[in-house]
Amino acid sequence: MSSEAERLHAILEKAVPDSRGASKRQILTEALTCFNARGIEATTIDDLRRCSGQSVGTIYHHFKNKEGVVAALFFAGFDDQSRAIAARVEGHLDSHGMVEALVTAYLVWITEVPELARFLFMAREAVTQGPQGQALHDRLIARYRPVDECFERDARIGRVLPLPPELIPALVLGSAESYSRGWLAGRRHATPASYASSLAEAAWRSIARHV
Amino acid sequence: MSSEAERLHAILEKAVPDSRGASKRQILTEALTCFNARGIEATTIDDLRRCSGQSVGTIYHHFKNKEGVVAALFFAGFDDQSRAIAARVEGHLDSHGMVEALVTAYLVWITEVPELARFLFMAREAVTQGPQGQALHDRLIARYRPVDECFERDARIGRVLPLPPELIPALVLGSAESYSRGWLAGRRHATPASYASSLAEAAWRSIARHV
Amino acid sequence: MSSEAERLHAILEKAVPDSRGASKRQILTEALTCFNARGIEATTIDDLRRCSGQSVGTIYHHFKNKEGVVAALFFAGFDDQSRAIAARVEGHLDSHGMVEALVTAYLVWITEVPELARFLFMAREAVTQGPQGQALHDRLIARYRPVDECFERDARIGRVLPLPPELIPALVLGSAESYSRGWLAGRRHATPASYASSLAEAAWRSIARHV
Amino acid sequence: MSSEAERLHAILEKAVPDSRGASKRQILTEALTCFNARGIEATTIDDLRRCSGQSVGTIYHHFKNKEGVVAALFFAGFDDQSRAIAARVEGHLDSHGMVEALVTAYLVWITEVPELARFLFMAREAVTQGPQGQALHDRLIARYRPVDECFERDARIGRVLPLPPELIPALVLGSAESYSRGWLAGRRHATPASYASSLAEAAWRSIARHV
DNA sequence: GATGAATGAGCATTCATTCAT
DNA sequence: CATGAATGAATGCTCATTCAT
Repeated sequence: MSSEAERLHAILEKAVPDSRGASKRQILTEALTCFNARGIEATTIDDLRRCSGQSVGTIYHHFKNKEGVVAALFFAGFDDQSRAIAARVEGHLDSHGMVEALVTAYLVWITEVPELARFLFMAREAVTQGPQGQALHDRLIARYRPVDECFERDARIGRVLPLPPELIPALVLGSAESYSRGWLAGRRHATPASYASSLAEAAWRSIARHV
Repeated sequence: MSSEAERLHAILEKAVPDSRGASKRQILTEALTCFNARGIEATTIDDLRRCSGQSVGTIYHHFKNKEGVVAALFFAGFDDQSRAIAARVEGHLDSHGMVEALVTAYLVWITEVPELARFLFMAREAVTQGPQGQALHDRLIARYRPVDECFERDARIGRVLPLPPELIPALVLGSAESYSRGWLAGRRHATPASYASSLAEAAWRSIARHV
Repeated sequence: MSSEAERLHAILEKAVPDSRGASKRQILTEALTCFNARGIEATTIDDLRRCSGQSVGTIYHHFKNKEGVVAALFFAGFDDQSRAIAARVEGHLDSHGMVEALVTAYLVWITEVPELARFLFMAREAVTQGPQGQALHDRLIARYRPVDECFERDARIGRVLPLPPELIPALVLGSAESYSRGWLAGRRHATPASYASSLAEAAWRSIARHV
Repeated sequence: MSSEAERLHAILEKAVPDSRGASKRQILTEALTCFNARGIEATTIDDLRRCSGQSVGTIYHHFKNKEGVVAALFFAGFDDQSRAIAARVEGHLDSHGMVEALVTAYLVWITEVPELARFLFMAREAVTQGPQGQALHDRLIARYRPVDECFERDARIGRVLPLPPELIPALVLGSAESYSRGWLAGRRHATPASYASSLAEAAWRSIARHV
């Protein structure tokens, strides 16, 4: 089994921990493949049924509807990404280290589970519009709280440039996100992780007072 | 009529110049609204018919099928964006000015026709996958050729850092794109254009040897 | 063709007059058979499609949804019944003649188009609850206005007993309705029309001051 | 607890006497509410489960299937209505008293347990068509045997008009039934019981030789 | 006896597309 | 050219019922 598949397996076990949740995890595993292969809207319940080997009723029993499958898979991935970021970011008190940690965590995670990463980009708008939109919003705030606080501190003491706060996320992660999208779409070849330090340093140069 | 609507009108007149193309432009104008309001897949031919006041037959006559409506609208927007970029970029021979021109052109255009910009982000994947995918690829290469050549020159003479070429687009436009997506989704409030120089300078810092 | 079928044909031509409405009428004709054979809820769109020889799309094109088929058929029958009642009731100024005319019209109509009558009993609650409920209510008021006015007049001059007005409809038509329901369900054998004068006279005795 | 609820409770205890039948009675109590709120066909087993707080398996254990729930509730109501009629009718040997007793028993019962009465009207056709159709038929014959015999006697001695026997039930109970249906549907406001003597006397006038 | 996860046939409805007028 | 009635495959979802635990 590929390392990506193992990683994915672990992520879904964390999201659906019950020992009786095997069929639920099976559905999510195969749903990821279907959604990436066909697109979310183009994937039918019957595709999910066929790929997962479960019955239509079981899918609805576990997830209520198609939107529920998308949301469950999205949050399984999103939450793992959040944990990966938190693990690397923790302990950094200065912005330079923070940028390094954040960008690296982001790029490494995408490189490890590219299928899941592709799905997160794909499903984000649907989840935002759906009934879990607020939940996503709240979790995003929570994810970046320590980072935001660090930048605020360093902005006050002049270690980073006095940039508009709503610009910071784009400056720190915009390039990493843009490169990752290109890689996931097949338009770039080197893995995002391989450019982690280049992208992290570039992000830091774009906001730091003195480099 | 709002300035955005006037701008859009001019864009569509350029894309569909025939004086008898009024019904065709009418369909595209209303299609933009529908696609943005409901999403591309969720918009039905009947939505387009009702909003545009044209008949189903007329839509099929002009655009062959629904994918044709999407592609026509996409390229109308894409080509106008390319012209806007070309106009500002023209004449700049050094990378600093190039970055400034490119980022500014990009952000100003999005600020001027946000509905069309939102649609371009939304439709890009569908067009890439569709029968016009190669055409889009070719036009992207052409759009960025002068920019790429400029960076290559300046990389050779050491004016910009020796970064991997496939990283450059992400470093130059990634933050601008990221901020614009946030603004179009309602998560950011100041217009992209209002941050043009901040984003351009940050992009330049991220790649320049000496700032 | 049976007299009932001819009568039904004429009713539907009145309800759907357009010369191009043949497929619409065909659907309604066969829908009546299906609804009576299986019940309204138990009849599927596929039943209607198969029986009428039209396509699913055509059914939805003409009637919007299943509830629309029920409502269209209901009002075709209801309106014909109203016309039949109006034709017989017209000109009668005294309650005795009115009761005779009303009860007879009711029973004769049911006897002439029993399938449609059965459907009206069956569909009434669904239509009442549905989006056309108010329309039905209004048409019922209009149907019985001349009758109600006549009873009011005769109650004032003491020709009919001083009964609570909301009791009158039950006293005048209750027995006829009850017998008709029994006949349509196969629990009674003689046609309602054959008891027209018996039921009309009994109704009159139940409300008249002097018999 | 309302008087109607108490009455209903007693009816169900009579129909399901076992002291261990609490869950069965609970299901029937809530089923009545569901059936009246949504209609019989539109009520799902899952509705019954949720409302009654019992499990799907328990419902199937007690009632075999959905039709079984309907039938059990129907006969609980039907049998109580039969007892109420028998209690009032007993001892009357002349038609006038019989009509008075029968009509009054019918209207009072409906007024006491309107929810159950509404359900009886609603479920009658389903039960008639179902496997208990013959049982219902038999019990109806039994219910009206004393009444029928009384009318036969009085017809022979000329106390009631020489009307066709199959017309009698409609003449005696038709108006009461019609008014009751209107009241249960919210189209009439005074309780059926409040018009018991008016409806009984009107029924008697409609069939009596001399009033 | 009680539970509720699993089943899958069946349903109402949608919608891109065609084509006769 | 323009129209819009007609098509029917395909879809998301429901729900009565079963059965292993």
